[in-house]
Amino acid sequence: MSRTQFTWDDLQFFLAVARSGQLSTAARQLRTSHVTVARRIDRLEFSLKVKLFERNPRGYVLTPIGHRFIETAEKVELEAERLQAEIAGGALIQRGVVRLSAPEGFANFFFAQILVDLAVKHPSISLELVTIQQIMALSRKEADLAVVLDPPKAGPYYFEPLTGYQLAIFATGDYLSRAGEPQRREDLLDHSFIGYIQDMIFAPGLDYLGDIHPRIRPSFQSSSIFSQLTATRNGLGLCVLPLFIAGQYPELRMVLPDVILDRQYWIVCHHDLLQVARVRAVMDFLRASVATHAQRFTTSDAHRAVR
Amino acid sequence: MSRTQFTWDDLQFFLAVARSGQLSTAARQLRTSHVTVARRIDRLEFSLKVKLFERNPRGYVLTPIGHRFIETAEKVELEAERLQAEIAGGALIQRGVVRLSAPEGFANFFFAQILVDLAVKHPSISLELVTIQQIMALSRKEADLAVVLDPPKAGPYYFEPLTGYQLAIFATGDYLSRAGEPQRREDLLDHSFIGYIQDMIFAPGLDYLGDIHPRIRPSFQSSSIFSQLTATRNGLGLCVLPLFIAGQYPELRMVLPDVILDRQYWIVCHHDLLQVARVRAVMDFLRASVATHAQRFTTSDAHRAVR
DNA sequence: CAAGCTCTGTTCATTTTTGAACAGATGGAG
DNA sequence: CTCCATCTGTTCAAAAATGAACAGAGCTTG
Repeated sequence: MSRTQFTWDDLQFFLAVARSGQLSTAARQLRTSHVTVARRIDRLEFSLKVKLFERNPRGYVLTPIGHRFIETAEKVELEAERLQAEIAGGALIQRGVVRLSAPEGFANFFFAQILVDLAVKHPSISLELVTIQQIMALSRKEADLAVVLDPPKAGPYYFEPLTGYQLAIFATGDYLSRAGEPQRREDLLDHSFIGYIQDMIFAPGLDYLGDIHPRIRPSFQSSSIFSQLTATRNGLGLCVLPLFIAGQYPELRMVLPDVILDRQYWIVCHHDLLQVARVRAVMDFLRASVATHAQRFTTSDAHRAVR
Repeated sequence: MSRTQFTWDDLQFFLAVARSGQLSTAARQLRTSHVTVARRIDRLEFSLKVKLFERNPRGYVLTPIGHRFIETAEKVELEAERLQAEIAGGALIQRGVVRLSAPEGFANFFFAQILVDLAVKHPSISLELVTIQQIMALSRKEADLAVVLDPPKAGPYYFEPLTGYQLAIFATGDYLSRAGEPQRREDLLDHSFIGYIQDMIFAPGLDYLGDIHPRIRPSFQSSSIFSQLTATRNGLGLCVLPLFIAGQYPELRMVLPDVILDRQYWIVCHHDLLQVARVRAVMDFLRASVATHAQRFTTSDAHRAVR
């Protein structure tokens, strides 16, 4: 762990000046002197070896680099504000809702469809469903309950396996009749592939193209499994999709049926929440629902699986 | 803009102590004295009025609140590191792809469907589609081109209107025959409503339930329009949906046809990228595609629109 | 058991940061 | 054109932060 080379707090000063364009306005907002604001900007620029503002007698004008800086600095600000909101929010507020976060596929293609059953079984529970896409990792504390691909390594969490699921390569019959049916993995290299944005894969479990063949390069990349599905259904090419999603679209055909990837969903929640009846109710509901629909997640003839 | 009430820089000290469990170890890592570290922790605790650590003679032990603090503090750290990487990384790298970001509805229900046309027309362009959900605001610098609901107020950006679109209230006939057909806005309060997660609405343009009636409270909330759509299609209740999405599902019926919300998509890119041919090509393609499909976005009898 | 090491906490001196006062430049109003 | 208000920049004093030295507690090793 090495300390970053600038004072994080100086970002507050940067943002205030960037927004107002003036030292004195920023100083009033920050309830400090304009001299302090100027010094903080100077220090930030010196630390980072960049010029963030052009100075003129009537104010500070952002440089192009300064412009680029704003959005990331605002992210820091947002997180700092979240920290405070979290403290102000106090302990776990007893709400009438359960917030469940889950990967996009599971949330949108399974859970959203069984939601009516939950509403019938537990009419007093108000559910907030947070869909997790490729490029984001929602903090676990922002959801009461999470379905994840990658359970926590440490921390005060309870976690258990929810269900295994499998993925395979799919395409439309239309695409295959045009482009030819692959017979071996090597054939895949001659095909148009659809996948996640390769340099934005942070979540373990989603970087599966390399498991199939090290040289697959998707020509269409999307952060959303639904975009990938839609592109596949429109005949753009081959795509690795979970069985429980592809199985809902009869026009999709499995390619190379021996290429099966295995993954696992886990339920995670904070230990403290195990005492909360509605959270347990949603957990029980999840367990029961995937058990009821188990055949959607894996093939019955699961030979030769690729991890 | 009010300054947050604690020194952001103290978060670095918090993280160092949280990770090592010891003042002296943290101090060595931070290249400062342990007294300074202790003082910074004390100041943070005082500012926020929380106790983050229990002190004992052999080290600092995180409190439950302290544990919760780590993940958000780590996000601040990550963003600060990104700031530095950004400075170190320098200018725009020339790549063979165009990365387009767009709101979930537009990306998944319109663009993904016309993607084959782009591939045919511009086979050398490799597209990365980043779908923007409710709870995230992807930095503009992370996409070459963006479709947004809210154009930038300032900065070196080029932006132009792409298309207007309308939203209306929808439900399945099945739901309506069970729950009754609303005749006036007041009737909506007696219905089950589906919408975005109210306390996670950061993006302007998505907080439209209040425009329809100030007292609508959704009983199912999701960060994904697709989840909302799926829940609606499964008969869970009423939902405000864009016409170009709902129009693809014949089982969805418009409720209170005079309640029409107008919104506008914009194309945004950095000025510098206007010189890049493949970016311009994707922009041209977008313009042409929405023009070709214009009737999907608005009703032809657009009377009494609510802004 | 004693000695040595490492931990946190306290005190005081030193260094750094901040703010008050002042100065010069610029723009707008009369 | 003059006057006033507001802007940024400079200087010096006051306040805050940091570090060095020391002390007490606890643990490990011989």
